[in-house]
Amino acid sequence: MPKAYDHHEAEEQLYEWWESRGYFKPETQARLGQTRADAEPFVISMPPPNVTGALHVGHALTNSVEDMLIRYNRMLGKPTLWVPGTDHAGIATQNVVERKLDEQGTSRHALGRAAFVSTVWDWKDEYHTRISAQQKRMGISCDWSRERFTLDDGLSEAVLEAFIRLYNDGLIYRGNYLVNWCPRCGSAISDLEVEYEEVEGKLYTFRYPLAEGGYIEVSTTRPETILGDSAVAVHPDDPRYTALIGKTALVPMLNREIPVIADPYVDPEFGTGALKVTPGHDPNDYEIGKRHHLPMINIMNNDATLNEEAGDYAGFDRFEARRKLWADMQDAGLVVGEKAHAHQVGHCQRCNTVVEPLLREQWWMRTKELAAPAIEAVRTGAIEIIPKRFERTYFHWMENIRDWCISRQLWWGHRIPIWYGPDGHAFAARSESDAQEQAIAHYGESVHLEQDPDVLDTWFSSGLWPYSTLGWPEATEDLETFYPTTVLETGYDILFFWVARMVMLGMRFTGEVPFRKVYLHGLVRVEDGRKMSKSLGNALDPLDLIRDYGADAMRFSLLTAGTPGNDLKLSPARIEANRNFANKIWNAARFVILNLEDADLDVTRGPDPFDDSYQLPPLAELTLADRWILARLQAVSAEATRLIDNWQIGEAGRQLYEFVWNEFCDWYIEAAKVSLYEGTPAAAQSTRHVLAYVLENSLRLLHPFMPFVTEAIWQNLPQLPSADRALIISRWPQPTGQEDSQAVEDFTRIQEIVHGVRNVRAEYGVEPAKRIPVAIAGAEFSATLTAQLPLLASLARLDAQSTTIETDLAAPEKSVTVTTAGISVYLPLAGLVDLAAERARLQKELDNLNNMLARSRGLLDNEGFVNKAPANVIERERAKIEELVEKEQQLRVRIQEI
RNA sequence: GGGCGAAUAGCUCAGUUGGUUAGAGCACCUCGCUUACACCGAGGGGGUCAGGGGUUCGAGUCCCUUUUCGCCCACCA
Repeated sequence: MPKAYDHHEAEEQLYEWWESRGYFKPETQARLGQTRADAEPFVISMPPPNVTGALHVGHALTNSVEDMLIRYNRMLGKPTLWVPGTDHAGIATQNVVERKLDEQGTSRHALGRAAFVSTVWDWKDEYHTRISAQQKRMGISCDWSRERFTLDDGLSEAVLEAFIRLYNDGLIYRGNYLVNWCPRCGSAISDLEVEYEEVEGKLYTFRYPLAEGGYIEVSTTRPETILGDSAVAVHPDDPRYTALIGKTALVPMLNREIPVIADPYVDPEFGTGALKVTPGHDPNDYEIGKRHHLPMINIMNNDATLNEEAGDYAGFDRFEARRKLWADMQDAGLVVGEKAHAHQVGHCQRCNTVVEPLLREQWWMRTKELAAPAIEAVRTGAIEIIPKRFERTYFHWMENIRDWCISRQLWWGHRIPIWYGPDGHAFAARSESDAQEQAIAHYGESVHLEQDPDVLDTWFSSGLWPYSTLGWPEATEDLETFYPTTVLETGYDILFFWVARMVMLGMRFTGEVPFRKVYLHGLVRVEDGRKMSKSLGNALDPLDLIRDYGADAMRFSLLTAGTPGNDLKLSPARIEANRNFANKIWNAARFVILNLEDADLDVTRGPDPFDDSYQLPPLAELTLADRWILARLQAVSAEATRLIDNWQIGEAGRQLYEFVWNEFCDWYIEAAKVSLYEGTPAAAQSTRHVLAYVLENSLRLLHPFMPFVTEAIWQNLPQLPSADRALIISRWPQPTGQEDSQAVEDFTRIQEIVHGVRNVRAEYGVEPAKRIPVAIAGAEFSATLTAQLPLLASLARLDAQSTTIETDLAAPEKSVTVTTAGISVYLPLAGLVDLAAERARLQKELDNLNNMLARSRGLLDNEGFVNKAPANVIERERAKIEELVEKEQQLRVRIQEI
């Protein structure tokens, strides 16, 4: 094994090996006897990345969390399936390809529909390949044989089935309503795809001329919409305007006659208290228009130029028209003024163009009926959202849900399976010939049919993902075995877009929840807290990170950087630290393996072929350190398991880090050297077993977090796992429940002494290499200390030969004292000791001690505490006082002596 | 206008049924190339846990409130 862990060498090779052995497939698990017959399968549907481009760190986070969960559950012996796939991402992908065409001086319209779609498929192939390669570099253990794409045949079949069922059930309908229109995309978009940003705009105030003379002052933020006005509205109780209700106003520049109406929607306090009503271009006005049966005038073309309804302004872009109309109104003496006005303006999520509300015929999904069971599922706990607070957000959205505009005027996506007859009659069908059959039945003869040119919102197909990927609508074995899935893991930013829709559609089509848990992670941000984005140039590329630090380091960083549902910041420094951690594990393993080489370790494995974990043989001569690390391993593995089961994945990782680095490496390995090099052969052999055992278990515990380095080490372990046993399919350590509090207590005492001596040595500038004699008054611990003298001597660099340990002994002259409860360690540092300074040092310690003592005594003197605190807390406080008192006396005596 | 989150060491963050003297990484200071590791080891400095109030024997943790920052939802022209 080389001195430093080289992730380049290990990672790609291991991944290929895992995959070639079929370890990512539940069938392999079953064939190898790795699953319990009665175990519930553990299933995750991977959120399919968009085929728009390369993966970013957000995907790396998703992958890290899901792979962690998958590997953990695989190690628990559950049949484990992770279904990968990609999303065609309708509007987003169409846009990137259109941008590319634009750079090449052409356009989708020049190509035509068929050629354009074929170009997008080429793009898809290229990026799909790239994405899969990236995912493999991250080490994700998903079942590639089950990989799906939202536009592949099976999923398209699912989309047809879903659409037709909903259509036949009356849950999909067509209608001419106000939609969010993106003039650049040339398509309607759903409410969710509109992003509102505060814009520094203007509030324009002008005079609305009345037919009988005079005028009403009205304000607007979008003067061009004046051309589409159908009324002027005032509040029915507004005394300023009651006389005008029922009069006729004239649309500026057009002189079209419109009524002055009364509607309670108008806020008399805002602006002039009179409102221009444009039902064709504003959602509120649309409602008013419906109430008053006003004409719905559409003044805009699909590209946001004005149409013939706009009179002389036809042909102008909406913003040009705004300027021009306003200037003309100014000339006509209609302008009162304009002032700065910040307001929310909707922008297209995909291209950031200002969205225009306008009337267009679209397909809609009736959602209220679908939402009810989806709300119920979370309410009853059939689905649990983690963290819980997002359930509130979910309920709020679901309870106020509005119908979903599902048609898009795009070419890339699932074409709407509707064919129209010559009279416009619609037939929902799986194919043109099916439609024709229906047409013949309807018309009594074969007719010319036109398929609806639009495609479905991309979220329609991903909304079916958990079961469409398992074969639905066919009753496949996969569907039977692996549905409902277990966990849906994704970022909280797509709770509505995706999660909510999956629940609604899943319950509708399968009658079951699509997943039992929803685990939401936060968004990855850059160190300064800004969003990571390509355009800002601050995005970290996962492949760069993997190249520089290794996939393990990146994954561990992502997993331990934050907490569920909260955004996390990622810095290269942190990843570097975790690269170092991988190296630390590697070197700890190197030490263990080096020391096992010549030893004939008789390793026994569990009798159950299902669990081939290392069975520690009965060991006669376990050292104190051996017992301590075994107790700590036990405690940490129980705690890590508990944390993971409570979704505290990051905390579990951090605890394992601390254990491996601070306890196993910094203390145990150092202690083991004493046993290995100076102990009896039996003790040395015991220590070898313990080293191997703790290493092996640490690798198991860390594997879901750092799969590569742990497997790389595992494959280097001599005589440990049998050659065909990979760590990836080994068992998660089962807590033994065995504690050894005596060992923990005794070893902690040793640590305290070592720490104290090292501190004094550093403070007094004792040469690091110099071995110094000490005198120890060890009270009732003398026997233990005597037994552990070689350990103490090694860790604190004591001169064991010249060290004396007695129950009680007088401090040598000119010595420095290290105290721990009951034990005084005297370091006769002749020539270095300044007694005055030593007295001051000890006095400081004593003062500190007295503070703590006062606090503890205060607690125990408090009746409330003694009566109400739990027994173990009181007991702990009592024990602490005992120790403090002992230490306090030792210190006081010593100070007096000096 | 509602809702949510964050505020803890110079920086980035942990600290989940309230209970030892509040932790880690990075940065900083002092030592040290001791046969696993300088991608390292040993020692050290650094925090009135945003402010105020409350509940409690006990609050970083629970409640109220204020301030600052961020996010989500919402039809005010």
